[in-house]
Amino acid sequence: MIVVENSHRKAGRPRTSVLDRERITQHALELVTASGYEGLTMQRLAKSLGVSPSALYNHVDSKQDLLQWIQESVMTQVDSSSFDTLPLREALGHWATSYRDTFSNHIPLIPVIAVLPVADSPRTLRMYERVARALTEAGLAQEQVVPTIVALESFIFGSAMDTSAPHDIFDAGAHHEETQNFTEAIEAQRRTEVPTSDASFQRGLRALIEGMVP
Amino acid sequence: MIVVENSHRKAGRPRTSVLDRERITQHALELVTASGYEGLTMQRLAKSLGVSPSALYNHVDSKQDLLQWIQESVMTQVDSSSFDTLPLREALGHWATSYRDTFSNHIPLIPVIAVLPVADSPRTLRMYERVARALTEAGLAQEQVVPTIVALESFIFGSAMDTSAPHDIFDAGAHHEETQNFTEAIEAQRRTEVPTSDASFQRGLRALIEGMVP
DNA sequence: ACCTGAACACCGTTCAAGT
DNA sequence: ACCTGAACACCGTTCAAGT
Repeated sequence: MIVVENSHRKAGRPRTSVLDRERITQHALELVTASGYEGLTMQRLAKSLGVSPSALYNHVDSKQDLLQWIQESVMTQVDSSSFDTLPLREALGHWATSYRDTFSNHIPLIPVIAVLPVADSPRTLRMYERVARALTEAGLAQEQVVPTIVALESFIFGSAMDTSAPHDIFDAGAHHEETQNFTEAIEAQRRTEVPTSDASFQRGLRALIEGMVP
Repeated sequence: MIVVENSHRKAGRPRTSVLDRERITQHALELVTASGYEGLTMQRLAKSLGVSPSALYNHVDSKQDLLQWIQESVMTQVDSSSFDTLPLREALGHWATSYRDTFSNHIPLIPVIAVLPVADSPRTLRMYERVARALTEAGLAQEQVVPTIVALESFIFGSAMDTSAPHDIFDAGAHHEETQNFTEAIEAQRRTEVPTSDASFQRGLRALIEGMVP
């Protein structure tokens, strides 16, 4: 009897639902890690939680809502600590790289962030505040702070998406004659042996930082 | 009788299917214009073409395939003509702006482009060639041509996605105290009365071009 | 308050059968 | 060669009914 009781109510805990935001988000992230975002469906998530699909809707408004929870959780992986330890330009470089690397593994979240009001994501808001403070303290004109952050973020998101490109995406196939300059540029870049997405990110990031921050 | 014949075979034309890539793409684009990408389904496309959904699969491998056709068609809207008439930096600015404005209206195509081998999209390839030639002729080191283009493109795609953000996306809600720098930066930017997405695009684009091209 | 089971209104895609 | 109609294997979401 006692055993059966325990399996239904966690001993010593207040009697609450077995589902909450934390547990749902955690299982969702496990599903994503195991099988990508195409493997994240409400039905599979319910099965992973040992519950019927409709039960989820007592806690989540919609799948879009769930994706916002996941976004908020993933955002904690972005490292903003360099603003406390490094000069501004280096700190921005570290932060941007961490930001890109994080969302390279969560590309389907990018459209979610792009549309999500920051007020709904306190951790994201705190990150923006940290960057805004660093830029302001460095003497950047106040009205340029937000455009600077947004420009960096647009570049970061675009670069994160670019990392999923197949490595041979630029093979010109049968069109070599009409695309001589481009084809030779591809080969010259390939000879450097650094992945195109990394070389592009480094190059763009340096230009953005040097051109936008004091 | 003749009338019935005409309604089944276009007079004077070779006897072919009523469906071809051009007509399918055109109807798909009309659907997108009328009701967005969430309105583009194989069933609705079939209805628009007066055909059963399964008939489409005699001409298209998959919906992904269809999106590639649309991408190729939309890409023709990007204006590369400035490379023939303007100095390099101004030309890049015009081209990038046209590129962003075009895909602001076709955001769901961006993941398609990011993964599509350029060999499958001759028009896109021609565009890359035009930009590569301009950069090469301006004296940019050959191995830097592709990273320069990719960095610009990442920024363009990210900026295109940013244009779909709600105008009040940065309202901090109840967190004003903890996010003082950011909140004040938002207000300072707002006072300029230029949309955040446009200010950010202009600022980032200028930095990228000045930092990457001779 | 929270869960189940059935149902709804869709998706993209396949395939036998027809012409 | 190309189309139809039925079917399949899913989706996200709703809702009455139960506890």
